[in-house]
Amino acid sequence: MTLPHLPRDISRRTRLLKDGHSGNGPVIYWMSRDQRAADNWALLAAAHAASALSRPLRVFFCLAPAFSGASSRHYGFLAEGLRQVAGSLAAKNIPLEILTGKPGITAGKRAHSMNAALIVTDFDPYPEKRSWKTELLKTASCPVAETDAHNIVPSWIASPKKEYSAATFRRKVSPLLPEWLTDIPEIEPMPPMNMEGAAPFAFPGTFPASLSAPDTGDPLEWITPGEHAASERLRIFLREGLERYGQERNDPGLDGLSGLSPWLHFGHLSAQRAAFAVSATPETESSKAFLEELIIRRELADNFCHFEEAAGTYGGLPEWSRKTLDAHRKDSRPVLYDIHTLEKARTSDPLWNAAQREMTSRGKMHGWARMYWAKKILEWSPSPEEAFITALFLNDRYELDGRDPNGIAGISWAIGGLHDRPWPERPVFGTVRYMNYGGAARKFNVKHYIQKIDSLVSTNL
DNA sequence: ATCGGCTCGCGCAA
DNA sequence: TGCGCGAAGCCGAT
Repeated sequence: MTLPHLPRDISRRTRLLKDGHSGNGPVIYWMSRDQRAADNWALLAAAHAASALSRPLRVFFCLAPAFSGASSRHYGFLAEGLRQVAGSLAAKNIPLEILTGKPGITAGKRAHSMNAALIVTDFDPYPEKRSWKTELLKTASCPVAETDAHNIVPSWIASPKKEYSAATFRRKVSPLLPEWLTDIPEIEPMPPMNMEGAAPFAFPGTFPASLSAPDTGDPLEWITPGEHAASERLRIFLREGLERYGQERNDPGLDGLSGLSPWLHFGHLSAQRAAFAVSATPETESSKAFLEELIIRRELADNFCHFEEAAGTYGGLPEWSRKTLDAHRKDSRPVLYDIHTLEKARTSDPLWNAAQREMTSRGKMHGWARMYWAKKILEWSPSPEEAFITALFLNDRYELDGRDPNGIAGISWAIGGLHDRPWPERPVFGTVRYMNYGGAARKFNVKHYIQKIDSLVSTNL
Protein backbone atom coordinates (compact mmCIF):
# COMPACT_ATOMS: atom_id res chain seq x y z
CA MET A 1 0.00 0.00 0.00
CA THR A 2 1.09 3.54 -0.51
CA LEU A 3 0.10 6.12 2.06
CA PRO A 4 -3.44 7.43 1.90
CA HIS A 5 -3.78 10.87 0.43
CA LEU A 6 -2.74 13.50 2.98
CA PRO A 7 -2.75 17.29 2.76
CA ARG A 8 0.47 18.52 1.18
CA ASP A 9 1.85 20.24 4.33
CA ILE A 10 1.56 16.88 6.13
CA SER A 11 2.58 14.50 3.36
CA ARG A 12 5.78 16.42 2.63
CA ARG A 13 6.87 15.79 6.23
CA THR A 14 6.01 12.08 6.07
CA ARG A 15 7.73 9.13 4.49
CA LEU A 16 6.90 5.46 4.24
CA LEU A 17 9.50 3.38 6.07
CA LYS A 18 8.09 -0.01 5.26
CA ASP A 19 5.26 -1.37 3.19
CA GLY A 20 3.16 -4.26 4.45
CA HIS A 21 -0.22 -5.85 4.79
CA SER A 22 -2.75 -3.24 5.83
CA GLY A 23 -5.18 -4.83 8.31
CA ASN A 24 -8.82 -3.89 8.81
CA GLY A 25 -8.12 -2.31 12.24
CA PRO A 26 -7.20 1.20 13.34
CA VAL A 27 -4.54 3.65 12.28
CA ILE A 28 -1.95 3.92 15.05
CA TYR A 29 0.11 6.93 15.99
CA TRP A 30 3.03 5.63 18.02
CA MET A 31 3.90 8.79 19.94
CA SER A 32 7.46 8.83 21.16
CA ARG A 33 9.36 12.04 20.84
CA ASP A 34 6.58 14.54 20.33
CA GLN A 35 4.44 14.21 23.44
CA ARG A 36 1.76 16.76 22.65
CA ALA A 37 -1.69 16.99 21.15
CA ALA A 38 -1.27 20.41 19.51
CA ASP A 39 1.08 21.35 16.69
CA ASN A 40 1.99 17.74 16.07
CA TRP A 41 2.51 16.84 12.41
CA ALA A 42 2.74 13.11 13.18
CA LEU A 43 -0.60 13.11 14.97
CA LEU A 44 -2.08 15.09 12.09
CA ALA A 45 -0.72 12.56 9.62
CA ALA A 46 -2.26 9.65 11.53
CA ALA A 47 -5.58 11.46 11.99
CA HIS A 48 -5.87 12.31 8.31
CA ALA A 49 -4.92 8.78 7.35
CA ALA A 50 -7.58 7.37 9.70
CA SER A 51 -10.21 9.64 8.17
CA ALA A 52 -9.15 8.81 4.64
CA LEU A 53 -9.36 5.07 5.38
CA SER A 54 -12.49 5.42 7.58
CA ARG A 55 -10.71 3.75 10.47
CA PRO A 56 -10.44 4.51 14.18
CA LEU A 57 -7.38 6.38 15.39
CA ARG A 58 -5.36 5.08 18.32
CA VAL A 59 -2.35 6.67 20.01
CA PHE A 60 0.26 4.58 21.82
CA PHE A 61 3.01 5.67 24.10
CA CYS A 62 5.48 3.05 25.25
CA LEU A 63 7.33 3.40 28.54
CA ALA A 64 10.82 2.01 28.17
CA PRO A 65 12.37 0.69 31.36
CA ALA A 66 15.82 2.18 32.00
CA PHE A 67 15.89 4.41 28.95
CA SER A 68 19.45 5.75 28.51
CA GLY A 69 19.88 6.23 32.21
CA ALA A 70 16.75 8.32 32.58
CA SER A 71 16.10 9.07 36.25
CA SER A 72 13.10 9.66 38.46
CA ARG A 73 12.92 13.33 37.51
CA HIS A 74 12.56 12.43 33.83
CA TYR A 75 9.88 9.85 34.39
CA GLY A 76 8.02 12.32 36.61
CA PHE A 77 8.11 15.00 33.92
CA LEU A 78 7.12 12.48 31.29
CA ALA A 79 4.23 11.02 33.31
CA GLU A 80 2.61 14.35 34.08
CA GLY A 81 3.05 15.48 30.47
CA LEU A 82 1.37 12.33 29.21
CA ARG A 83 -1.49 12.68 31.66
CA GLN A 84 -2.16 16.08 30.13
CA VAL A 85 -1.78 14.77 26.58
CA ALA A 86 -4.35 12.07 27.37
CA GLY A 87 -6.80 14.77 28.45
CA SER A 88 -6.21 16.91 25.38
CA LEU A 89 -6.54 13.90 23.09
CA ALA A 90 -9.70 12.69 24.82
CA ALA A 91 -11.23 16.11 24.14
CA LYS A 92 -10.75 15.25 20.46
CA ASN A 93 -12.14 11.73 20.97
CA ILE A 94 -8.72 10.15 20.59
CA PRO A 95 -7.66 7.49 23.11
CA LEU A 96 -4.11 7.24 24.43
CA GLU A 97 -2.86 3.83 25.45
CA ILE A 98 0.25 3.39 27.59
CA LEU A 99 2.37 0.33 26.87
CA THR A 100 5.38 -0.91 28.82
CA GLY A 101 8.29 -2.89 27.44
CA LYS A 102 10.87 -2.77 24.70
CA PRO A 103 9.25 -0.01 22.67
CA GLY A 104 9.64 -1.05 19.03
CA ILE A 105 8.67 -4.64 19.65
CA THR A 106 5.90 -3.80 22.09
CA ALA A 107 4.28 -1.20 19.85
CA GLY A 108 4.61 -3.45 16.82
CA LYS A 109 3.02 -6.43 18.59
CA ARG A 110 0.20 -4.37 20.01
CA ALA A 111 -0.54 -2.91 16.57
CA HIS A 112 -0.46 -6.42 15.12
CA SER A 113 -2.93 -7.66 17.74
CA MET A 114 -5.33 -4.88 16.71
CA ASN A 115 -4.89 -5.71 13.05
CA ALA A 116 -3.69 -2.19 12.41
CA ALA A 117 -4.03 -0.60 9.00
CA LEU A 118 -1.04 1.71 9.36
CA ILE A 119 1.44 2.87 12.00
CA VAL A 120 2.67 6.45 11.96
CA THR A 121 5.47 7.42 14.30
CA ASP A 122 7.45 10.57 14.92
CA PHE A 123 10.97 10.95 13.54
CA ASP A 124 13.74 10.61 16.13
CA PRO A 125 17.41 10.01 15.28
CA TYR A 126 18.52 9.57 18.91
CA PRO A 127 20.75 6.48 18.74
CA GLU A 128 18.80 4.27 21.13
CA LYS A 129 15.57 5.20 19.43
CA ARG A 130 16.92 4.40 15.98
CA SER A 131 17.12 0.81 17.13
CA TRP A 132 13.57 0.93 18.48
CA LYS A 133 12.43 1.90 15.02
CA THR A 134 14.40 -0.93 13.44
CA GLU A 135 12.67 -3.34 15.81
CA LEU A 136 9.29 -1.85 15.02
CA LEU A 137 9.89 -2.41 11.32
CA LYS A 138 10.79 -6.05 11.99
CA THR A 139 7.81 -6.63 14.27
CA ALA A 140 4.99 -4.79 12.52
CA SER A 141 3.16 -6.47 9.70
CA CYS A 142 1.34 -3.36 8.50
CA PRO A 143 2.87 -0.37 6.69
CA VAL A 144 4.92 1.99 8.85
CA ALA A 145 5.45 5.69 8.16
CA GLU A 146 7.30 8.39 10.02
CA THR A 147 6.59 12.09 10.22
CA ASP A 148 9.17 14.63 11.31
CA ALA A 149 7.18 16.58 13.89
CA HIS A 150 10.27 17.89 15.67
CA ASN A 151 12.19 19.70 12.96
CA ILE A 152 10.91 22.58 10.89
CA VAL A 153 12.56 21.18 7.78
CA PRO A 154 12.39 17.36 7.93
CA SER A 155 15.84 15.99 8.58
CA TRP A 156 15.90 13.93 5.39
CA ILE A 157 15.02 16.99 3.31
CA ALA A 158 17.31 19.51 5.01
CA SER A 159 20.41 17.62 3.94
CA PRO A 160 21.28 14.24 2.42
CA LYS A 161 24.51 13.89 4.42
CA LYS A 162 26.28 14.46 7.71
CA GLU A 163 27.09 18.15 7.76
CA TYR A 164 30.55 19.33 8.66
CA SER A 165 29.60 22.58 10.35
CA ALA A 166 26.75 24.89 11.23
CA ALA A 167 27.79 27.01 8.25
CA THR A 168 27.33 24.24 5.69
CA PHE A 169 24.01 23.24 7.27
CA ARG A 170 22.81 26.84 7.46
CA ARG A 171 23.43 27.33 3.76
CA LYS A 172 21.02 24.49 3.04
CA VAL A 173 18.31 25.14 5.61
CA SER A 174 18.00 28.93 5.55
CA PRO A 175 16.78 29.10 1.94
CA LEU A 176 14.12 26.48 2.75
CA LEU A 177 12.64 28.32 5.71
CA PRO A 178 10.21 30.58 3.84
CA GLU A 179 8.60 27.41 2.52
CA TRP A 180 8.68 25.37 5.75
CA LEU A 181 8.40 27.77 8.68
CA THR A 182 4.63 28.00 8.49
CA ASP A 183 1.70 27.95 10.85
CA ILE A 184 0.47 24.49 11.89
CA PRO A 185 -3.18 23.48 11.44
CA GLU A 186 -5.29 22.51 14.42
CA ILE A 187 -6.40 18.89 14.57
CA GLU A 188 -10.06 18.15 13.81
CA PRO A 189 -11.90 16.15 16.48
CA MET A 190 -12.58 12.54 15.61
CA PRO A 191 -16.20 11.37 15.79
CA PRO A 192 -17.22 10.29 19.35
CA MET A 193 -17.41 6.66 18.26
CA ASN A 194 -13.65 6.75 17.85
CA MET A 195 -13.40 6.25 21.62
CA GLU A 196 -15.43 3.04 21.47
CA GLY A 197 -13.67 -0.03 22.72
CA ALA A 198 -10.66 1.91 23.99
CA ALA A 199 -9.40 1.25 27.49
CA PRO A 200 -9.39 4.32 29.76
CA PHE A 201 -6.04 6.05 30.04
CA ALA A 202 -3.94 4.61 32.86
CA PHE A 203 -0.35 4.26 33.88
CA PRO A 204 0.90 0.92 35.15
CA GLY A 205 0.00 0.76 38.85
CA THR A 206 3.55 0.65 40.09
CA PHE A 207 4.79 3.42 37.86
CA PRO A 208 7.50 4.57 38.07
CA ALA A 209 8.94 2.16 40.62
CA SER A 210 8.72 -0.72 38.16
CA LEU A 211 10.99 1.16 35.77
CA SER A 212 14.00 0.97 38.10
CA ALA A 213 14.96 4.54 37.30
CA PRO A 214 17.84 6.03 39.29
CA ASP A 215 16.56 8.32 42.01
CA THR A 216 17.59 11.95 41.55
CA GLY A 217 15.78 13.23 44.59
CA ASP A 218 12.57 15.14 45.08
CA PRO A 219 10.52 16.18 42.05
CA LEU A 220 11.63 19.49 40.56
CA GLU A 221 9.37 22.21 41.88
CA TRP A 222 10.37 25.15 39.72
CA ILE A 223 9.16 23.79 36.41
CA THR A 224 5.76 22.43 35.38
CA PRO A 225 5.54 19.69 32.75
CA GLY A 226 3.13 19.75 29.85
CA GLU A 227 1.89 21.68 26.87
CA HIS A 228 0.12 24.35 28.85
CA ALA A 229 3.13 25.36 30.94
CA ALA A 230 5.33 25.23 27.84
CA SER A 231 3.20 27.67 25.87
CA GLU A 232 2.89 29.88 28.93
CA ARG A 233 6.68 30.00 29.18
CA LEU A 234 6.93 30.79 25.46
CA ARG A 235 4.48 33.68 25.90
CA ILE A 236 6.49 35.10 28.79
CA PHE A 237 9.74 34.78 26.86
CA LEU A 238 8.28 36.59 23.85
CA ARG A 239 6.98 39.35 26.08
CA GLU A 240 9.90 39.80 28.46
CA GLY A 241 12.95 37.79 27.43
CA LEU A 242 13.40 37.89 23.69
CA GLU A 243 14.56 41.49 23.45
CA ARG A 244 17.41 40.80 25.91
CA TYR A 245 18.38 37.46 24.45
CA GLY A 246 21.10 38.78 22.14
CA GLN A 247 22.86 40.66 24.90
CA GLU A 248 22.32 38.37 27.86
CA ARG A 249 22.28 34.81 26.64
CA ASN A 250 25.94 34.13 27.38
CA ASP A 251 25.94 35.36 30.98
CA PRO A 252 24.85 32.48 33.20
CA GLY A 253 24.36 34.89 36.11
CA LEU A 254 21.41 36.45 34.28
CA ASP A 255 18.16 34.84 33.20
CA GLY A 256 18.74 35.59 29.55
CA LEU A 257 17.65 32.27 28.04
CA SER A 258 14.25 31.09 26.92
CA GLY A 259 14.27 28.13 29.31
CA LEU A 260 12.25 26.13 26.79
CA SER A 261 14.59 23.18 26.29
CA PRO A 262 12.97 20.71 28.74
CA TRP A 263 9.62 21.11 27.01
CA LEU A 264 11.22 21.00 23.58
CA HIS A 265 13.01 17.80 24.52
CA PHE A 266 9.83 16.04 25.65
CA GLY A 267 7.94 17.46 22.72
CA HIS A 268 5.55 19.37 25.00
CA LEU A 269 6.29 22.37 22.79
CA SER A 270 6.68 22.40 19.02
CA ALA A 271 9.89 24.14 17.97
CA GLN A 272 8.08 25.24 14.85
CA ARG A 273 5.41 26.91 16.96
CA ALA A 274 8.08 28.84 18.88
CA ALA A 275 10.02 29.74 15.74
CA PHE A 276 6.86 30.80 13.92
CA ALA A 277 5.95 33.12 16.79
CA VAL A 278 9.43 34.66 16.91
CA SER A 279 9.59 35.05 13.13
CA ALA A 280 6.42 37.15 13.33
CA THR A 281 8.24 39.73 15.50
CA PRO A 282 10.48 42.44 14.01
CA GLU A 283 13.91 41.11 13.13
CA THR A 284 16.53 42.11 15.70
CA GLU A 285 19.93 40.90 16.80
CA SER A 286 18.09 38.97 19.53
CA SER A 287 15.53 37.32 17.29
CA LYS A 288 18.22 36.32 14.81
CA ALA A 289 20.38 34.79 17.55
CA PHE A 290 17.42 32.93 19.04
CA LEU A 291 16.26 31.51 15.70
CA GLU A 292 19.83 30.48 14.92
CA GLU A 293 19.92 28.35 18.06
CA LEU A 294 16.33 27.15 17.92
CA ILE A 295 16.46 26.12 14.27
CA ILE A 296 19.96 25.77 12.84
CA ARG A 297 21.87 24.40 15.78
CA ARG A 298 19.03 22.28 17.13
CA GLU A 299 18.29 20.69 13.77
CA LEU A 300 22.02 20.27 13.12
CA ALA A 301 22.10 17.97 16.14
CA ASP A 302 19.42 15.83 14.52
CA ASN A 303 21.43 15.84 11.30
CA PHE A 304 24.44 14.54 13.21
CA CYS A 305 22.55 11.72 14.94
CA HIS A 306 20.66 10.86 11.76
CA PHE A 307 23.78 10.40 9.62
CA GLU A 308 26.47 9.41 12.13
CA GLU A 309 26.06 5.80 13.15
CA ALA A 310 28.46 6.28 16.07
CA ALA A 311 26.80 9.43 17.41
CA GLY A 312 26.76 9.38 21.19
CA THR A 313 30.08 7.54 21.39
CA TYR A 314 33.64 8.75 21.22
CA GLY A 315 33.99 7.12 17.81
CA GLY A 316 31.42 9.55 16.42
CA LEU A 317 33.75 12.52 16.88
CA PRO A 318 35.48 14.05 13.86
CA GLU A 319 38.68 12.40 12.68
CA TRP A 320 40.84 15.49 13.19
CA SER A 321 39.88 15.88 16.82
CA ARG A 322 40.29 12.23 17.75
CA LYS A 323 43.74 12.43 16.17
CA THR A 324 44.79 15.52 18.08
CA LEU A 325 43.32 14.29 21.38
CA ASP A 326 45.17 11.02 20.88
CA ALA A 327 48.45 12.86 20.32
CA HIS A 328 47.94 14.53 23.72
CA ARG A 329 46.80 11.41 25.50
CA LYS A 330 49.86 11.28 27.74
CA ASP A 331 49.96 14.97 28.64
CA SER A 332 49.87 15.57 32.36
CA ARG A 333 46.52 16.80 33.62
CA PRO A 334 46.44 19.63 36.17
CA VAL A 335 44.29 17.40 38.40
CA LEU A 336 42.16 14.28 38.00
CA TYR A 337 38.67 13.95 39.47
CA ASP A 338 36.69 10.74 39.58
CA ILE A 339 33.03 10.74 38.68
CA HIS A 340 31.85 10.86 42.31
CA THR A 341 33.85 13.99 43.04
CA LEU A 342 32.41 15.54 39.91
CA GLU A 343 28.88 14.39 40.66
CA LYS A 344 29.06 15.91 44.15
CA ALA A 345 30.50 19.17 42.78
CA ARG A 346 33.61 18.89 44.94
CA THR A 347 36.25 20.19 42.56
CA SER A 348 38.51 23.13 43.32
CA ASP A 349 36.80 25.25 40.65
CA PRO A 350 33.86 27.20 42.14
CA LEU A 351 32.49 28.12 38.72
CA TRP A 352 32.42 24.50 37.63
CA ASN A 353 30.87 23.42 40.94
CA ALA A 354 28.12 26.00 40.54
CA ALA A 355 27.32 24.72 37.05
CA GLN A 356 27.26 21.14 38.31
CA ARG A 357 24.97 22.03 41.22
CA GLU A 358 22.68 23.95 38.91
CA MET A 359 22.31 20.76 36.89
CA THR A 360 21.91 18.28 39.74
CA SER A 361 19.50 20.34 41.78
CA ARG A 362 17.44 22.00 39.04
CA GLY A 363 17.83 19.71 36.04
CA LYS A 364 18.93 22.50 33.74
CA MET A 365 22.37 24.04 33.40
CA HIS A 366 22.84 27.37 31.67
CA GLY A 367 23.87 27.02 28.03
CA TRP A 368 27.18 28.82 28.25
CA ALA A 369 28.10 26.92 31.39
CA ARG A 370 27.49 23.62 29.61
CA MET A 371 30.41 24.27 27.27
CA TYR A 372 32.77 25.20 30.05
CA TRP A 373 31.55 22.30 32.18
CA ALA A 374 32.23 19.65 29.52
CA LYS A 375 35.60 21.09 28.54
CA LYS A 376 36.74 20.98 32.15
CA ILE A 377 35.75 17.31 32.36
CA LEU A 378 38.06 16.71 29.40
CA GLU A 379 40.87 18.49 31.21
CA TRP A 380 40.32 16.53 34.44
CA SER A 381 39.86 13.02 33.05
CA PRO A 382 42.53 10.37 32.47
CA SER A 383 41.56 10.04 28.80
CA PRO A 384 39.29 11.82 26.32
CA GLU A 385 37.21 8.65 25.98
CA GLU A 386 36.50 8.61 29.72
CA ALA A 387 35.74 12.33 29.68
CA PHE A 388 33.16 11.79 26.95
CA ILE A 389 31.46 8.96 28.82
CA THR A 390 31.46 10.85 32.13
CA ALA A 391 30.03 14.04 30.64
CA LEU A 392 27.30 12.25 28.73
CA PHE A 393 26.39 10.12 31.75
CA LEU A 394 25.99 13.10 34.06
CA ASN A 395 24.15 15.06 31.37
CA ASP A 396 21.69 12.25 30.75
CA ARG A 397 21.09 11.56 34.40
CA TYR A 398 20.49 15.11 35.57
CA GLU A 399 19.52 17.39 32.70
CA LEU A 400 15.80 17.41 32.02
CA ASP A 401 16.69 17.85 28.36
CA GLY A 402 19.24 15.02 28.45
CA ARG A 403 19.10 11.85 26.36
CA ASP A 404 18.62 14.03 23.30
CA PRO A 405 20.52 14.66 20.05
CA ASN A 406 21.20 18.16 21.35
CA GLY A 407 23.00 16.80 24.40
CA ILE A 408 25.06 14.44 22.26
CA ALA A 409 25.97 17.22 19.84
CA GLY A 410 26.77 19.66 22.64
CA ILE A 411 29.13 17.30 24.44
CA SER A 412 30.65 16.19 21.15
CA TRP A 413 31.28 19.86 20.37
CA ALA A 414 32.89 20.62 23.71
CA ILE A 415 35.04 17.52 24.06
CA GLY A 416 35.50 16.52 20.44
CA GLY A 417 35.31 19.65 18.32
CA LEU A 418 32.18 18.53 16.47
CA HIS A 419 30.98 21.28 14.09
CA ASP A 420 33.84 23.39 15.37
CA ARG A 421 37.23 24.23 13.93
CA PRO A 422 40.70 23.63 15.29
CA TRP A 423 42.35 26.21 17.55
CA PRO A 424 45.91 26.70 18.77
CA GLU A 425 47.45 23.57 20.14
CA ARG A 426 47.78 23.15 23.90
CA PRO A 427 48.19 20.36 26.42
CA VAL A 428 45.42 17.78 26.77
CA PHE A 429 43.08 19.58 24.31
CA GLY A 430 45.39 19.45 21.33
CA THR A 431 43.73 21.71 18.78
CA VAL A 432 40.23 21.31 20.24
CA ARG A 433 38.96 24.67 21.40
CA TYR A 434 40.08 25.52 24.92
CA MET A 435 38.08 27.37 27.55
CA ASN A 436 39.18 28.43 31.00
CA TYR A 437 38.17 30.35 34.10
CA GLY A 438 39.96 33.47 32.87
CA GLY A 439 37.73 33.66 29.83
CA ALA A 440 34.64 33.42 32.00
CA ALA A 441 35.91 36.11 34.36
CA ARG A 442 36.55 38.41 31.40
CA LYS A 443 33.06 37.86 30.04
CA PHE A 444 30.74 38.01 33.03
CA ASN A 445 30.52 38.29 36.79
CA VAL A 446 31.40 34.78 37.91
CA LYS A 447 30.69 35.48 41.56
CA HIS A 448 27.20 36.63 40.71
CA TYR A 449 26.48 33.33 38.98
CA ILE A 450 27.81 31.33 41.92
CA GLN A 451 25.67 33.33 44.35
CA LYS A 452 22.63 32.85 42.16
CA ILE A 453 23.11 29.07 42.21
CA ASP A 454 23.72 29.08 45.97
CA SER A 455 20.44 30.81 46.54
CA LEU A 456 18.49 28.70 44.04
CA VAL A 457 19.78 25.49 45.58
CA SER A 458 19.08 26.57 49.17
CA THR A 459 15.53 27.71 48.39
CA ASN A 460 14.91 24.78 46.03
CA LEU A 461 13.34 27.11 43.46
C1' DA B 1 39.21 48.11 24.73
C1' DT B 2 40.38 46.02 20.34
C1' DC B 3 42.89 43.16 17.03
C1' DG B 4 45.29 39.44 14.82
C1' DG B 5 47.06 34.88 14.86
C1' DC B 6 46.36 30.33 15.88
C1' DT B 7 44.65 25.62 12.67
C1' DC B 8 41.86 22.14 9.52
C1' DG B 9 38.71 20.96 6.08
C1' DC B 10 34.71 22.07 3.33
C1' DG B 11 32.71 24.01 -0.60
C1' DC B 12 32.69 27.18 -4.13
C1' DA B 13 34.97 29.75 -7.86
C1' DA B 14 38.03 29.38 -11.41
C1' DT C 1 43.97 24.37 -7.30
C1' DG C 2 43.26 28.42 -4.56
C1' DC C 3 40.80 30.79 -1.25
C1' DG C 4 37.44 32.36 2.28
C1' DC C 5 35.72 31.24 6.31
C1' DG C 6 33.90 28.94 10.45
C1' DA C 7 29.03 27.42 17.58
C1' DA C 8 30.01 30.62 21.97
C1' DG C 9 38.22 31.39 22.75
C1' DC C 10 42.78 32.52 24.38
C1' DC C 11 46.61 35.33 24.59
C1' DG C 12 49.81 38.74 23.73
C1' DA C 13 50.52 43.13 21.39
C1' DT C 14 48.93 47.64 20.73
